[in-house]
Amino acid sequence: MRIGELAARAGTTTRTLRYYESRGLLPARRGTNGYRSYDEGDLKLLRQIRTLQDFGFDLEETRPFVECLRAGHPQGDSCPASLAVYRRKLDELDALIGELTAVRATIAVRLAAADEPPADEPPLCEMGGQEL
Amino acid sequence: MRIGELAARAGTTTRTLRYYESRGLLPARRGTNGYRSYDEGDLKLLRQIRTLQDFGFDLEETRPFVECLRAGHPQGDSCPASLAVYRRKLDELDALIGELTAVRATIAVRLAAADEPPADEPPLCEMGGQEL
DNA sequence: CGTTGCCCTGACGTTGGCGTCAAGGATTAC
DNA sequence: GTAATCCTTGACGCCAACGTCAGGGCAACG
Repeated sequence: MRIGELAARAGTTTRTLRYYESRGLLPARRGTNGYRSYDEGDLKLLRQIRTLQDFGFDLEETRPFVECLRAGHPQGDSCPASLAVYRRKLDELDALIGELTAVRATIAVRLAAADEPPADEPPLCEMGGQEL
Repeated sequence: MRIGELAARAGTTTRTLRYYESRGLLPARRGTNGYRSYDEGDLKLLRQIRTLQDFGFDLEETRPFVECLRAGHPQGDSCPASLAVYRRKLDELDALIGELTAVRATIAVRLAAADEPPADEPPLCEMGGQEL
């Protein structure tokens, strides 16, 4: 399989594959004419990368998963290094979601305060404008 | 007040102020020597910008708030254009938080599945291995 | 009068993950 | 045979919000 077909089968572009190769993530064999040659295993590796990328992983963070697959494991997350990335990502996500939720709440409050300023006298009970 | 003092009082850098000026967001008067000159009002504008930036707003998104203040309103979010940005941001945040939460859940599931694989016999309830 | 410390403009560097040419060689379809 | 497609490498472009020089001016202190 050549680069165009692999790209199409993974729903990506040839540019992306060459980029991954340049990063040492997805090296390719070469045919006699210099064309890159890939097999089904490469497709699996590529799909692993793409899935993680869709999750918001950096390219470098996908490396342990790819190496795990290349080492013969059935799943990219069968290796300790991959699981470590998972855990780190969970922490990052929790932190990020927490920050975003706090910002959301702040904005909601300010919006409510500006949307209904005709409060000459403050109401007795103020509920937070939760809308999530 | 010159650029260095304004930057210090707002907890930012002179480079940042020149950048904002280049974007037309925070223009400055000039002294006879060509030095930029700012007043307390500029500090207020700058603080508005910085606050929104900390919330994750794009620079362009802070413009309505700045113009609102410059128009004489006590708060940057006293104008309709600012409130529209608030609402748009709420929607964006809800969408983003939703996606991140979904990813978080997926990763948590995979991590749990890999952490405890000693399940010789499948549990009664199988959840699909969703691949977002 | 020198030196330190502010200020000026202009311009290139950073980060990630590619997109988009450009100029050419190989393959394939008809 | 030749035109349309594919492939190759190389290199610049993009996006945001600045960081970081480079080279020079103005000001005040001792």
